[in-house]
Amino acid sequence: MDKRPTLRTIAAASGFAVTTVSRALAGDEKIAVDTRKRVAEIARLVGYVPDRAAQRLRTGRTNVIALVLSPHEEILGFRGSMIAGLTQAISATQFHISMTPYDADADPMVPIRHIVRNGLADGLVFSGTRPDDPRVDFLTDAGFAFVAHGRTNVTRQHAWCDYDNAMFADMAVTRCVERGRRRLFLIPPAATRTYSHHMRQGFLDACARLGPEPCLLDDITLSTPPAGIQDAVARMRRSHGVDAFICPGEVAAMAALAGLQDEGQAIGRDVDVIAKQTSQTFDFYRPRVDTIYEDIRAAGETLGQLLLRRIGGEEPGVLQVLQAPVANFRL
Amino acid sequence: MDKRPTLRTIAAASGFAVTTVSRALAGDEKIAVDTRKRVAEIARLVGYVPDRAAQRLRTGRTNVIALVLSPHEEILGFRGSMIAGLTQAISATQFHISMTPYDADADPMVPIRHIVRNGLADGLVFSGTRPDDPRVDFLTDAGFAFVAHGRTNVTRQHAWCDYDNAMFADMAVTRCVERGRRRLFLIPPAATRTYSHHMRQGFLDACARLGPEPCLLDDITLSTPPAGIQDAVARMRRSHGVDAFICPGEVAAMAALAGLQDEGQAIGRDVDVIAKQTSQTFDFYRPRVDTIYEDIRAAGETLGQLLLRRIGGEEPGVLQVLQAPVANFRL
DNA sequence: TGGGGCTATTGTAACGTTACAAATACCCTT
DNA sequence: AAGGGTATTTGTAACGTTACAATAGCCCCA
Repeated sequence: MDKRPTLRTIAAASGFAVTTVSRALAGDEKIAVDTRKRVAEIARLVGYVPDRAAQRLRTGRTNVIALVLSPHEEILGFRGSMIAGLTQAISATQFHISMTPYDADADPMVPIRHIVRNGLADGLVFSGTRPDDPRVDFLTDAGFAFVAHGRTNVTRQHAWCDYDNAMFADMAVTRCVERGRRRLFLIPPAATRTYSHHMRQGFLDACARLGPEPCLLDDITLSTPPAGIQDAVARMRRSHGVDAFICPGEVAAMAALAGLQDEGQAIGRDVDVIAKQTSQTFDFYRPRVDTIYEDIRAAGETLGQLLLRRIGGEEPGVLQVLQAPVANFRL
Repeated sequence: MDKRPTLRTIAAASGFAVTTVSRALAGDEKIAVDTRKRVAEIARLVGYVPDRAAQRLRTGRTNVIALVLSPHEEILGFRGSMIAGLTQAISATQFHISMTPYDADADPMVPIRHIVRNGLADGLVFSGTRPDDPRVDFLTDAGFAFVAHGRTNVTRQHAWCDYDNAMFADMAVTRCVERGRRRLFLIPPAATRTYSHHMRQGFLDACARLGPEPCLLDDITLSTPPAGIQDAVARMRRSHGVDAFICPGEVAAMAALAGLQDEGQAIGRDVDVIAKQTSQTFDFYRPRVDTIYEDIRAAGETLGQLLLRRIGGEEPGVLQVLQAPVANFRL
């Protein structure tokens, strides 16, 4: 394999100095138009591509965006869709996405510190946001660009994209009430996550407003193994007369449905299940159940766009997007 | 923020030359043990971390592994699990994973050329392997380390990890025959993929050996939209008397089940559905159906391990792993 | 005493790029 | 013809690291 062409190669071929070539390729207005054209032409001809390592060493910019996902992501297809969206957002730029290895039981700060300390990226996206997330202050203090998937209670402004989980709960409750349900059970996400509180609050508020009795079980969350969810749901149906179950994930919803069907309950008649849908799965579940979409891919794309703007210097306060739920109810 | 400490910082603090510090940190045997200890101690103290850009520029090694996934991956949770496994494999190394942006309709060679041309990684993993995959020859000629998820018919040896899709089909057919089914329908993956042929062949061979009539429909594959699968399955049941459906993906299986249930067919009695399972989903599907596992996460981990060994110089011929299917049949 | 053969350390240069300050060429004005 | 401005180009140095060749120091033996 021949050695890769460098700026020097072009300089030698064109008669210009290396500096001129560099600036010409960068599109510097101070370089004559003819020169720019000439240099670009030769660069194309010899197949020049800039060496990222050298650029990075010289400029300190990495052209890398780090994606830090929480290890146990309980939403089906979450990681893949998030990456697909993010990829989409940066497809027209020089940026690359780097996945940061995470350790299952580790402190969420570990990968963040690592990235900042080693200067591994120009910005990062993280998920699994917590109410009092330490990453926000750390990154802000470090002057490191980031966008959180989810909100926090931290006083400092920061960039985020979040799904409106309060509205999700509200829509689910409203639907259940329309269908005549009176005792609603919510499987919330893990309490460590901010969105869990939004969802709980939305659930409780909607119940207070519309009348049905809200049920929650402290030890049952979205991250409970499906078998546990299956049991809990069956129990709640049997002994507490719950007649509708709201599930913030597809696996949880299938577990709930299994629990109810194994008890001989007729879905849609004796009892309702309403699920948050993030993949195609539930479009083909039988019996049909009501779902509400969360578009993870779109979230990834938004996160990418916000991060690019943040890296570009925009203030975090204006980089905040709330994603609306979309109902997918059968007629 | 203070400037990051460099080798110079340590050299100044220790009295040794920069070169000595560099070699001491690299664990060079030629450097006195005391010196190594001393240098390591100071490095720890000042919080030294090597600058990857500089290392990369100097050595030409990127410490990056590129993951090139095919744009439309029809397997549920494929991308996420693959990444999780790969991450696991490299967690103890210096390597990072870089996701390469892909364009939905693009030639599979495009991202590969880009990575090789720009020297963006020390090795790569790709999926969506084809029988006569051009990436194999290109990468081999370029001397670029890689592992394919899937086999090829290319004469050249190359590293791969593949799932035994012929055995998957064989196990599925065997199970159907045990249950007294006589007309079996296979939804194969897209014919462009190598594994589609393995699966077809395994299906046809098993049917020839065991007696049932094999059915295939040329225009129905795993990448057909679920609604199309739903229709085709219903039609095959109705007009061709097919009594068992083999589905290589969970979404396809749910579509098939929907098609049959909407026709009023009793799953497990009138007709069987057998699915390849790559997530938790089907453990909670009701009525219960037989599945056969494919562990995508394990595949990702194997791919990572193989790639590390390939980068380390091992011959491709010995870096080939066939993953066995695991039956998950109800009693 | 002079070197041969070790071990441990060092200086120099280079990887490919860009920031910065400086130089050159050219045209216009006085 | 000299001075002043503008447009364009250039040389030098540096980012932080490591490969390579060279040096220094030491012990031992002839």
